[in-house]
Amino acid sequence: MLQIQDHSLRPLTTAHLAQTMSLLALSNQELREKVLAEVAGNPALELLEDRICPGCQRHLHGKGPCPACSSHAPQDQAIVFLSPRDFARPGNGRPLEETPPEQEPAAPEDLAIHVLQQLAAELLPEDRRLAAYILSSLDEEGFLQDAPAYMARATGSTLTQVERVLRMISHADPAGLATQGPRQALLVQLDLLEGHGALVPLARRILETAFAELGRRDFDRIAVLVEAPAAQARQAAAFIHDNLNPYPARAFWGSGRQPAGSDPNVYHQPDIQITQQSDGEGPLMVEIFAPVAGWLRVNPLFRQAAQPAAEGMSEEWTRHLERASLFVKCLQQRNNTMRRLMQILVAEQAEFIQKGDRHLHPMTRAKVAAHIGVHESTISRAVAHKSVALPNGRIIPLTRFFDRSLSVRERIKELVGQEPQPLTDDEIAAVLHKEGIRVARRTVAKYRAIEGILPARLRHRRALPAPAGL
DNA sequence: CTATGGCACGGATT
DNA sequence: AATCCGTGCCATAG
Repeated sequence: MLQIQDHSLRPLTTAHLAQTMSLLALSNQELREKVLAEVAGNPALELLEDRICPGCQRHLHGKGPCPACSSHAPQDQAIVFLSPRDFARPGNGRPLEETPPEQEPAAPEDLAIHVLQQLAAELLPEDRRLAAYILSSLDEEGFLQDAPAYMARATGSTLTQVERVLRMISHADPAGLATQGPRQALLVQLDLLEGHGALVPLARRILETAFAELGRRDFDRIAVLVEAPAAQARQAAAFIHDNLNPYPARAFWGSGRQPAGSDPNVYHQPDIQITQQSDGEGPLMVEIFAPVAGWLRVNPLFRQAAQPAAEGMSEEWTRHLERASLFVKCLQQRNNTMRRLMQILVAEQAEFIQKGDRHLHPMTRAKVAAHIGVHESTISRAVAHKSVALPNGRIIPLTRFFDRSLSVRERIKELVGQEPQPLTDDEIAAVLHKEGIRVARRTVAKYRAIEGILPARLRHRRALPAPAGL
């Protein structure tokens, strides 16, 4: 157990507390917008391009961790925290002349920008804002979160306008983007393949009438539903599997370096990154990314100017000033909480981070909250909407650290994968029992379902690894 | 008759 | 207070 006694930053006022809470629940993407909006609307806030490395006090330019410090990172400690690194966003905050060595294969950048560039030509000027709004409101998978009618209202557009733009976006490069879900995404991609094969019509019928069965690979039932010979149905399903992508956004974000196929859970830029020297032993290094490049602070000139002024203007100035310093404190508070959270997580779950899902020790937010000495809801918010990159390169949601059943599910996957003869749920439960995992038979079934593993009876021949879905 | 999936309840978690 | 999760019971498919 790791006790942390850093109480240097505690909530000062209820307003502070409230705002810290709301900031804490934000992902970096969201926080970034919030910060930029705040800076734009508050002259007392100042965003500096340069940063000072907390380690060696030298000036840093643009993005990346301090090159000096990251190489000098202490080797004797189990956990090392690097200075918060910024998002590597091309076109963000106007990079200085001398861009630090960019060895990374150009981070798969903003999906929104990528799409907007394609659409630039055909997009009507009055639709530009709408398109940008839609793209920014997509969820992590690239699907719509809000109904078109809602978006129309939010942007003051007409419904037909929204639908027109949606159609354009969904037919742009990562085809199927900005649709309502995997099914709609697949249908859009199918539209684009019209005429590229006799299977297209049948594939469409499968998506329309037998989508659930497709996920289960229940080909016989599919054949019945679309009223086609089983062989053809199977072919069409294979066609869908080979040529279409139910999660178009994933393909885009993963375009950089993904072990390809190793895991379908590809997220966007992580909020936190954990690295390790050379995949082997060595200290785990944790970086908590900052939402914006540069340093945010209360503009000292503004503060100075506001002091002596006692005139009419001063009221508004002091309001700005208070709001600015409150905001900065809230951000600091957020950073602090995130840092402490990660310290505990990395210390407790080092095995999980290095060796994989099976070594995740069950842990609840409540326990962590108790260790740090904050309210449980604080941890809940801190964990929400964040993603973390592991040394493997896998990017997972931070909430996975609190998945009670992950290790068991992983073990089940393993058992099923290894055993020559299909094990029934009861038998699996028995094996797990012997290993000290007390799980009911019914629960094994549930986990199986989650992992997309077919029931024993249907497992006779080697089935394709189903896409981890519902 | 056995293996599964559905429904629903109670307790834990958030 | 709202949700999520593990389980038991029961109907059903094989």
